This record gives sequence, structure tokens and C-alpha cells, in this order.
Amino acid sequence: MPASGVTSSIPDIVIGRLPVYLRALTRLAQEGREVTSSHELGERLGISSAQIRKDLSLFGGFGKQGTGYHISYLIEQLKQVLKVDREWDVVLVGVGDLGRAVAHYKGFINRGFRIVAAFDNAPDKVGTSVEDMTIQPVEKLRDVVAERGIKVAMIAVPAASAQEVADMLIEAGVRAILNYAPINLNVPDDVHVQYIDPVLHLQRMTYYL
Amino acid sequence: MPASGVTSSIPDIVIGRLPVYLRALTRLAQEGREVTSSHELGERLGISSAQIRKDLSLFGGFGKQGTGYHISYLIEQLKQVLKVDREWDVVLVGVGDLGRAVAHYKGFINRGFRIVAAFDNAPDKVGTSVEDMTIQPVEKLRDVVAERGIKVAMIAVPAASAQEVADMLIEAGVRAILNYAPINLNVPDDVHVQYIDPVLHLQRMTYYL
DNA sequence: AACTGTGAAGTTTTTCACAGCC
DNA sequence: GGCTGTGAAAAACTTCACAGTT
Repeated sequence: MPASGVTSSIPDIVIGRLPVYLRALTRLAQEGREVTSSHELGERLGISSAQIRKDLSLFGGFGKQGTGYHISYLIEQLKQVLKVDREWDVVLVGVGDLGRAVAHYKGFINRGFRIVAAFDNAPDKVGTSVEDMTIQPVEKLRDVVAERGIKVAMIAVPAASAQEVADMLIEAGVRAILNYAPINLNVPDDVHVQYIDPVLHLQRMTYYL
Repeated sequence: MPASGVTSSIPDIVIGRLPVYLRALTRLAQEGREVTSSHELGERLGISSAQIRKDLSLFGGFGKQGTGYHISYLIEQLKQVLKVDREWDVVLVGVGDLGRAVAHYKGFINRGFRIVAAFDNAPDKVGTSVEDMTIQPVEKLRDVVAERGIKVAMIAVPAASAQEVADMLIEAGVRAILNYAPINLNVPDDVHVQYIDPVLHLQRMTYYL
């Protein structure tokens, strides 16, 4: 969801679909394809072709009538729109099982993100390293974020500490938070939060079983 | 999203919010609270109170005028609606860093799910154990799922194998899949899939930075 | 012939606002 | 006075369908 108070002509729901398109296009490119159509993309994603055309048209005419969309060009354009035509430095707070898995995950790089620092308060973790990063105590968080101008963070601490960590991150300058803790965060209007809670997804499906 | 072809009077978007309500209510209960209101809940979640009332009213009058909602009663009702007033047996396919973190995650139990088997094809993993489960080769998947009547699975294998694993799961009887692989799955209309790809969430936020 | 981009139509979702109840 | 449940209104979103381009 958009930070409330931000006015934009592009619906947030559209912004949410762009990364999905980007992922599918990247895959098509890997398969060696050069051109695709709204119809093909829609088929792969389970989205109507009209929706894809309408979404993309909001940002300009990326396609060619009669031909479709040139994949690598469209990828480039979408990356630019989403501002992932660069690499964002990201900090990770919480290096338990989950945080460790996140730190090891190879899927961030090449898609716009690079974890540059990891924080945890457990005395037996501080000073040890994970993926070439020395785990730092949470007290250092503020300085690191502020000095490096970091805008993106991931929270992988227990629910009980998540709000506190979020507050520290925001005060230090972070404006986008990916929260793995199963709790809603209260944040100012100009800070964006996204949530990952596998149980929410599972519970959403059992209704239909 | 609903499996297409399924007709239901309840919008899927509402079903998607119920687990969020349930999570917030559980937290309120932990804080020792007994009663809440649509207004309070909405404030915590960043959702309008009218929306919460409308959503809940679709399932019956859970609240009391002038008073609000009795928390433990509402929790019970929501669990029933979402069918998480029981424990679903779940299988996990893929025990790399991510799968291992998923296996260790303590948040499934008490929220309706229990991982009962883990599969992987790496020879150095098969036969070893994770969280009291012996990792089994993927060839055993079909039998285990079919014999135990398992309906829910989580996929944590590389993108390249995810579709293949999904096909096997579905053939064995699985009807709900939580897919951690960064790829869209093609499944029949009566199978539900939910996706977890942290990068999609991050990319959605950078647009606004 | 194939496909995009797009107004217009249709559908879904959200919000409003208030009657009714505690 | 405070709160729910709910029709009605408003807003948002999706699909239709076709003119226009390659």
C-alpha cells in the first residue's frame, strides 16, 4: 500500500503487479525469447491481457502494435519505473534461523538489492559473521543506517521486538521496511512497510479446502 | 485469489483480510484484552472501521451494538471460518537454507499448521534430519502425501524445479501450495497457490522512494 | 493478421451515514 | 454515548471492444 498522504496518479495495485511482470519477463529473457505479447504474459501469470496492456500503458507506450513487447526493452523500462535499475543497500535486523536464511538468499542481488549489514543483540552472535558480514549489535544500527544513507531494511526479529526495531530504523532514516515478524507495525505516513507471514497465506487457502 | 471456477458469495479479498484480523485479535488477547471495536482494530491495522464491520458481517453478527466484539469469541469464529480451528498436516519440499528456516519456524503450530514431512533430493541431505523429521527423497513424496491425505504443501526448491514439484504434489492430492520459489506456477483451477518472494515486496516499495 | 493503447461499460470494493441496540 | 450492521452512494478497478498501427 502507498504511504498515505502520498498523491500519485498510478494506483498502488498496479505498482504491485509490475514486479510480477518484471519477474516473468526476466524468465522469458532467460529462455532466450526476444518478443512477447500481453496475451502470452497474461497466460503465464493468470492475468487478463487487457489488464497487462492497461497497466503498462500508464507508463508510456512500451509495445508495438502488431508486434508486441520487446522483452529486454520492457525489462529495462520496468526496472527504471520501479527504481531497481540500481542496487539498494539493505540492512537486516535479526539473525536467527530466518534472518540467516535471508542473509544467505542469493535472489536479492541482480534484482536491485544488496544486504550490506546485519544486526542482532544476542551476545553469542555479535562479532560472528554471516555471508561476509560481521554481525553488529543493534546499538550500532542508527549510525550505520544514517552514515550510509540506507533507505531499505528487513526485520527478522521476534514479534515482541519488531516495533522497537522499526522505530529505530525509521529514526535513522529508513523509509521502506520488509517485516518478517508476524505483527503489524505502526509507522509514519512516509514510511512503507510490506509484510511476509507465511501463515497468513496458508490461512487464506484453507478457507477454500 | 480463489481457484477460478469456484463460485462463492464471499469475495476473496475479504478472505485475505481475515487472517490479518485473526492475528491482530490474537495479539490483543495476549495483551489481556477481552473486548475490542472495529475502530480500535482498524486503527491498529490501518484499515477503516467500516471495512472491518462489513467484512465480519458477511459471516454473521459477531459483535454487540454499543459494546464491540468479544475478542476470544471472534477469534474462535474466525478460526472456524478459515478452517484453522484444527491442525493441517503440511509437507515441505526443499531443505536448503530457506527450507531449513521454514522447518525451524515455530509460528506454524497454534496457528493451524504442522509440518509432518520434509523432502529433498540432495544425496547428502536425504536420511539426515531436521526438526525431528528424517529428510526423505522426493520420490517418496507421492506416497506420503496420498497415504496421509495431505492437502497443504510448501515449496522451497530452486525456481527451476518448482513446477515439477508442484505437479507431483498436485497429482498426489495437494490442493493448497505455498510457493517460495520466485516463479509463477501453472496449476489446475481447483488448486490454490500463494507466493512468497521477498524481492517482489521490496520492488514494490522502491517505486515510492 | 496480429497486436497495442484506450475510451466506455461493467463489476467489484470501499466508504458513507444512519437506524437500531446496548 | 458508543457501537454494530447495512443499504445506498461513491470510488476504484477490470474487462470490453475497437480504432489505429505495424
